[in-house]
Amino acid sequence: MVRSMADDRWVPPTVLLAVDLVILTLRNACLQVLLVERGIDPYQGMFALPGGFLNHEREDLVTAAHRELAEEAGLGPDQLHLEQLAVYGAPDRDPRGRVVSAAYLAIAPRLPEPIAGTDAVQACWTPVAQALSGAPRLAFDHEQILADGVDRAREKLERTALATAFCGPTFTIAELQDVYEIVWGVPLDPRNFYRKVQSADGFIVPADASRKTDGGRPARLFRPGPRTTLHPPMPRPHSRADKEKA
Amino acid sequence: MVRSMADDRWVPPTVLLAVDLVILTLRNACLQVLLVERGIDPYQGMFALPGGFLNHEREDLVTAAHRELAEEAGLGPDQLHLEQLAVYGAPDRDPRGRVVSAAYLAIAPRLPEPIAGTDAVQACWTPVAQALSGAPRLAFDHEQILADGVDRAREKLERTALATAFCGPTFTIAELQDVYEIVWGVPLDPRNFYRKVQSADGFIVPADASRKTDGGRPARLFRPGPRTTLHPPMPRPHSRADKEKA
DNA sequence: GGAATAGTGTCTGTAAGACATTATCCG
DNA sequence: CGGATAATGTCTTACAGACACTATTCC
Repeated sequence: MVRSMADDRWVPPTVLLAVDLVILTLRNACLQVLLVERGIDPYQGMFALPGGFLNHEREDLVTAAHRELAEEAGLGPDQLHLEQLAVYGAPDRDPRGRVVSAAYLAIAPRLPEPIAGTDAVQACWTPVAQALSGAPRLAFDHEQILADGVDRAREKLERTALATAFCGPTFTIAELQDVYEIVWGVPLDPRNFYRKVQSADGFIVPADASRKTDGGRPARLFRPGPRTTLHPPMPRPHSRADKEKA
Repeated sequence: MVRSMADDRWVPPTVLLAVDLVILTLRNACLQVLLVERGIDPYQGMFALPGGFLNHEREDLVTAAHRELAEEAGLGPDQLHLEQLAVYGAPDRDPRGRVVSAAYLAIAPRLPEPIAGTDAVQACWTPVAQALSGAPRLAFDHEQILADGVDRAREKLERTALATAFCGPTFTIAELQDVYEIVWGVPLDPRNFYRKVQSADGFIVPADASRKTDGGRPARLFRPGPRTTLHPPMPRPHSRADKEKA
């Protein structure tokens, strides 16, 4: 582990460890990510993913992620999916010095409008498509991190029950379908979708006190079931772009 | 990013950054991982994944991974798959202090027997099944890292062309099937496997100077094709264990 | 009844699972 | 020839894609 070199007292370099968050949610039929406006240099005034350094020497990474989630987005650990995304450690990714960032992906259900960061910073939901096309250019390598996070979410929709994390405690099948359609950016057939989710035992379970209105026939309500993985996966139509790459 | 607290001069804690490698290969019809015997404390004499601290302040993470790959396994960057696995940062994972480890997954083709670590440390291939069942108990949280690495490899075989990374520059279809069977630990039907890989355009391409012998009809040789992802994926039989969990 | 949305059914093509047969090498 | 391994073919079943219909609410 430690190199046995000429200099016996060689000590490895230390780095600053940050935790950055890709927090995704659905708003206005649109996949959105939470961005904060940076109040200090570097990149002052630009937008960035919420995040920050470890608070103290003994803070766990996931703990730090949850802390930032609370501080900057007001989101508690319940009713929220959180998973590690990747580490970003390019030597020049932060002008202040060697900062390595552990990125986490969080999926939040639809929330009451105003996300007030308790940290007195500007936090606002931004459509992912906008952020990725450089509309507000993001600080650091956060555009890359965001892209990776969205990719991960798209992939996990196929093989896991992650979609329910975008919904509230109960939801209709149409709402669940919206999740897939919006995150993937493709239309799905309601009948086939229906058949699929119903035949995947344990994916969603009926919330028996079921009802909800919209002008038409009331839809049954469901809650997330015990199943976390989907076999076979939810079929994902391939966009032309994907096919060109393949 | 930086917290605006009472103490204006608060500085974030620093950590030591290590890079650890899960290097997988196929030997003796068995999935094996490269382990090194630790020469110093902590965990002196125990086995661990190859790895080490960053060499200097400006070393990139992937660069460090490649360096360790060369130093401890004698593996160059060619003919080798390398991808990031995850970060491990539990505060007490290293008794020396706060050490955060970026784990990388490497897939090596079958190699001529002796892997001589140039670093004068004992490096030896060990069957993954053994290492995971605690036969040689691994140092730190390396058992977890190894498990995650194997999981990742298993998953990626389904949806990507990763399997070819286990093979040499050219290979037969039977050899490719071996990869799947050994890594997944399940038998596959040769005919169906044949049909599948042949119908996946660009997965493997014939290496026209084709031949190889074994006592039977010579098999055609193939090289990895341009395609990196498999649509639809290679079907993976589910073991009973998987079904119980689902 | 009409508009609107929810839920169900049917047909068809594609691809996976199971299994038999032919082809090409060695001795 | 026989033994061995490679390559190809056929039948059946599961499931996705496409599309038509019935059901329940509000007006």
